[in-house]
Amino acid sequence: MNFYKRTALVCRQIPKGKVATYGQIAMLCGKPKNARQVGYALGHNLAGDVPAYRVVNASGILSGAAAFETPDLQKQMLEQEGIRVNRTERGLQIDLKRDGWKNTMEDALWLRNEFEVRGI
DNA sequence: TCAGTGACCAGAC
DNA sequence: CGTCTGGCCACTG
Repeated sequence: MNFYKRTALVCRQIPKGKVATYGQIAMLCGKPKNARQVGYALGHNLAGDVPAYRVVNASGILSGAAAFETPDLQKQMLEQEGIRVNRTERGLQIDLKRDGWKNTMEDALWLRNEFEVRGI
């Protein structure tokens, strides 16, 4: 499906050492209200081969950590890239101020062009 | 057709 | 900071 292909393309643009939120990805896909579908796509591997570990919810919490092979896998992958992961009562959390991906208008325009070129 | 579900979110307080 | 609420929408049985 179109939306999921876009999800994959956007996820692959998340820079190493940064994390993006579900809403942010949905936004870049042109469907700002589909944050849940992004989570659905990643959870069911509908988005294909993408760095899903770089995606967290709007609070910076690794809400999908349980879906990885081992409970700590997502945390380890992120720390390996220099991202700080804190343990809180709510779960593993990231400081989005520090490690969040700040997309620029350039990023958005580039993506829009990629969608057009690939017809997705 | 329809209700239930989910790796969600913004707003109100 | 924190909790609660209503909204969101593709997918599924």
